[in-house]
Amino acid sequence: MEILSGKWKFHILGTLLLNEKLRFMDLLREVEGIAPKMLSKELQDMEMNQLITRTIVHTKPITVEYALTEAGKTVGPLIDELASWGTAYRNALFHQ
Amino acid sequence: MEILSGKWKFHILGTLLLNEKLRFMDLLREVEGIAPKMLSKELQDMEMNQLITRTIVHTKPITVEYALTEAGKTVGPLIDELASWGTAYRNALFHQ
DNA sequence: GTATATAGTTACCAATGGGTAACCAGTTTC
DNA sequence: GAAACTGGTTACCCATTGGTAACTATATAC
Repeated sequence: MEILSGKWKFHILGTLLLNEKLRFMDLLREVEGIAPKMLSKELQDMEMNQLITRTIVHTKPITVEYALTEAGKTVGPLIDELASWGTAYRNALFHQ
Repeated sequence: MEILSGKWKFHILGTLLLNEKLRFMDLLREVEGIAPKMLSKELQDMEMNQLITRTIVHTKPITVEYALTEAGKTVGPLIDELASWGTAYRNALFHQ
């Protein structure tokens, strides 16, 4: 649970699930509202936990690509199940 | 996700999944390490979110019984899936 | 040489989360 | 009448989380 803790991790992982490879600035734009400091920190966290990879591309200017590892991709189903539990939970409350 | 946030909710829910009905002092003893303040606060949270019920029993001395609602019981499978993701994740890292 | 792009880092601040310890009020037992 | 049970509440404190804003450094285009 600690591995997935924090306000932004699910959002970042979800974005990477949809896009395969993204650069830092891409993520900054796609993950709405995140500050560069937080994005940097969360990416470092997830790289340490081997959910994502960070590869420097020696273009000019230099770019950095972030992508999910195989372990990272397994989070996909988990996000789906959490989401479907959430909607089921709301429906259960609504229909009681 | 906010509904299940906090250090103790999964632990309390897990304990209630195993026991059906528990009193405040029972939970304080079974949820290892929790302080009465935190238990009280988490129970209030979950009662508000209709995951558990709180029923006063007019014994002497008075006791209070906490139990899962139907909505609360649906958290069971979710806990299982989070747990199995966790072990699968650890195995994936170990065997790489 | 000025603006803009790349990918971050740094300093500072506020709110939240969670912990400890003590306390309260009623009731029963010794 | 003192202790121990019931179910909490209160006051205080610290660490972590997350936010804002500014800054760094390199390189390209204009």
